[in-house]
Amino acid sequence: MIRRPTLAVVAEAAGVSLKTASRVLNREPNVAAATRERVLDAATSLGFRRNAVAADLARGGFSRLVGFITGDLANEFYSALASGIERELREHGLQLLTASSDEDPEREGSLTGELLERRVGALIVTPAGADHSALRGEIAAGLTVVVVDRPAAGIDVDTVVIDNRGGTRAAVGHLLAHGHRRIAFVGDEPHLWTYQERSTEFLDVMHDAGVPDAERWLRSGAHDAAAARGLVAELFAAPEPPTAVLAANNRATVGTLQALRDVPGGDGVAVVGFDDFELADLLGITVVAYDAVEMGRRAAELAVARSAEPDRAVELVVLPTRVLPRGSGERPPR
Amino acid sequence: MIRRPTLAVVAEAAGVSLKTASRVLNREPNVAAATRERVLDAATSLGFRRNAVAADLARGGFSRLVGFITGDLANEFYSALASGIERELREHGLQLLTASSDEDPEREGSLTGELLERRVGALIVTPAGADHSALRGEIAAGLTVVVVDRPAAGIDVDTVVIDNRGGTRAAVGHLLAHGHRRIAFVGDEPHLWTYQERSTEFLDVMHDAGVPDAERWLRSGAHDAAAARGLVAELFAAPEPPTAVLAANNRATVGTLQALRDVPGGDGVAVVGFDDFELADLLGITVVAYDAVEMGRRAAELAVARSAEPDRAVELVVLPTRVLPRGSGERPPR
DNA sequence: TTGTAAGCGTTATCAA
DNA sequence: TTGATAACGCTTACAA
Repeated sequence: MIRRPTLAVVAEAAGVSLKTASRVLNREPNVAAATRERVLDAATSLGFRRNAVAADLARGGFSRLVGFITGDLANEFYSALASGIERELREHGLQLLTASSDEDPEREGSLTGELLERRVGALIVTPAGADHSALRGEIAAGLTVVVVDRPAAGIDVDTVVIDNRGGTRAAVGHLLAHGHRRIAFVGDEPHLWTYQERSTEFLDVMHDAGVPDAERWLRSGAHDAAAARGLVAELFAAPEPPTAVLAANNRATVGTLQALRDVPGGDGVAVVGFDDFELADLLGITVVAYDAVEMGRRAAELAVARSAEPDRAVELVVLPTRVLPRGSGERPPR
Repeated sequence: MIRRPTLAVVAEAAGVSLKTASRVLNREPNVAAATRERVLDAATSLGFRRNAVAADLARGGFSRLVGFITGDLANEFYSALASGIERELREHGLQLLTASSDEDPEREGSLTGELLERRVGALIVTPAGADHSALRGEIAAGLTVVVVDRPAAGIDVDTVVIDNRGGTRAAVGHLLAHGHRRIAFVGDEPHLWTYQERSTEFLDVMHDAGVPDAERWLRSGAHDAAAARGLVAELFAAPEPPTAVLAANNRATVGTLQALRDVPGGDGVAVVGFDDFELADLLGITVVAYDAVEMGRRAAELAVARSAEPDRAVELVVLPTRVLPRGSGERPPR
C-alpha cells in the first residue's frame, strides 16, 4: 500500500517550487523550457498522477463531473442516451456519473442530492418526477440542468425532446393512407409526457380524418411488453377490433407483436411502432425512428454550452422523427 | 450565482464548532440531542449540502467513486452490466463513473488514467487490451480492480465471466442431439478471449462427436451484424453448406438471421445464438442465455469486498448459462 | 460532550 | 520566469 507521490514531491525532486511544478503539469505558459523538462522528468520517473479530487476542490465551485439521472440504464433507449452523452462530454474533458431512478420521483430526488454533493457541474435528467421546482435554488446557485426525452415541470431549462406529435401524425397518417380507419393506439403510462403528446396527437389526427370515437381504440398502461400484450389481446377480443395498431413505445411494440401472434388473422393486422429497435428490420416492422444517441449528444452539448455561458437563452431542441416502412405498416385493412 | 453555505457557516449559525456540526451531519454519536437539533435546523434553513469532493480529499486515499470501463455503452450487453453494477454500488453508498473504450486498448489506457486521477476506489473493466500489467503498480498502491466478461492478462485480479465452454458445449450438443453434423460456428474477432473459448470448445465437441474437419464451418470476424451476414451468406454459397449455425454472439445471431432470409430454404436451417436478446422469444430463436445484470452485480460485489479486505484471495466467478429452446434450434437437418 | 488545530493535494494571489 | 502563502471545505487526532 504505497502512497502516491504528490505534486510537492515532484516539485522537490525537480528542485522547483510547488507552483512551478503545477504550472508545468497544467501546460501553463511562462515556464522556462529547461525547468519544464526537469519537472516532467521528475513526474514520470516518480509515477506522478494528479489528484483530480484535490484539483476540483482547490478550483472551487464545481467538479469536472456531469451527472446523468435516467429511468433505467438497462433499457436500450436510455443506454443509447448515455452513450451519446458520454461521448460528447469526453470531447470536453468531462466525466459522466450515471444513476438510475427506476422512474421513481423520490429516488430521483435523492440521487439529485448525491450528485449535487459531488458538485457536478451539470445535471442531465430524464425527469421522472412531476415537479422539479426544488432544483430552482440550485440553478440560481449556478447549476446547469438539461432535461432530455421529456420536459421538466416547474423549471425553465434547456430541453431536448423528439417531435412526438410530428412522429405520431406521420405514423397515423401512414396507416390512414393505407386505408385504415379502425386504428388502435397502445401507449405507456398516462402520466408520462410522451404518452400525452402522442395520444393527444393520435386523437387529433383521427378526428381530422373524420374517424369518430377514436377513443374506443385508445389504450394506456403499456409500460412493459406483458402489459401491452394484455391490452392488445383485449382489443382484439372485443367487438369491432382494429385493423391496425400504433404501438407508442418499444415495449408496447413487442407486446403487440406477441399478442397478435395469438390472434386469428393477427398477421394481417397492420402495425407501426414508435421507437426503432435492432430487430425491427428483420421482423419487417414499420417504425417511427429517431436518433437516441444524437439526443444524448445534444443534451451534453447544451450542458457544456450553458456551463460556459450561464446567461444564454434557454433552448428547446426538438429532434425529427421519420417513418421507416418495412412491411408491417403497409398492410391493407382486411 | 450564490455560494453554497459551508459547514463552517452552518456551525456558526448553530453556535457550535465546526467539528460538532460535522459530527451531527455525519450521524456520529456523542452529541447532545439539543445540539444536534440546532445544527440540523441551521443546516436545513441554510440549504446546506455537504461537499463530497472536500470530504473525499480530507479522508485521503480514495473517493467514493467506482469506475467502469466498458467496450460500448450502447451495446445492450454492456448496458446490462452497467445497470447491475450501478445497482449494487448504490447499496454501498458508492457512485458509478462510466467510460467507453470502444474496445480500443489505447483508449482504455487513457480512460484508466483519468479514472485514477479521480481516485476511484475501484475499477471494473471489460478488458480490451491484451496486457494489463501496467495496472500492477496501481494494484500494489491499493487500487481494487475487477474484470468482467473476459479475464485480463498480466494481472491476477477478481474476475467474473460466464461459462463459455459449458454454454458452447450445451449448444453444440443440442444441435447434435437433433441430428445435425454439419454445424457452422460464426464467431467474433479471433483475438477476443470469448471467441477463443467458444470456438475451441466448438471444435472439441465436434471432434468428440466424430465430425471430421469441423474447421470447415468455423468462421470469425462477426463483430457486427453486417459482417456476420456476409460470413453466413458465404457459408451457404459454398459446396456442402451446413444444416445448422451456432452464432457466437448477439450481433452474429442477427446477421445470421438476415443472411438466412436470403438463402433458399434458409428458414429450414437450425440456429442457436449465444446471448439472449429481447425479441429472441418472438422470433423463436433458441439461445444460450445468461444473466448479464447479475454479472455486473457480482463484479461490483467483488469490488466492494476487496476494497474492504484487500488481502482476501482472488476470486474467479463463473456464471452458468442455459440453452433456451424456442424452435430455431430444434429443426432437424434437411 | 465539545472544541482546537493540523492536514488532504491541489489552484490562485501576489509579490519577487 | 519563479515562489511563498493562503485558500478550498472537509475529516481526524488530540485536547479540554
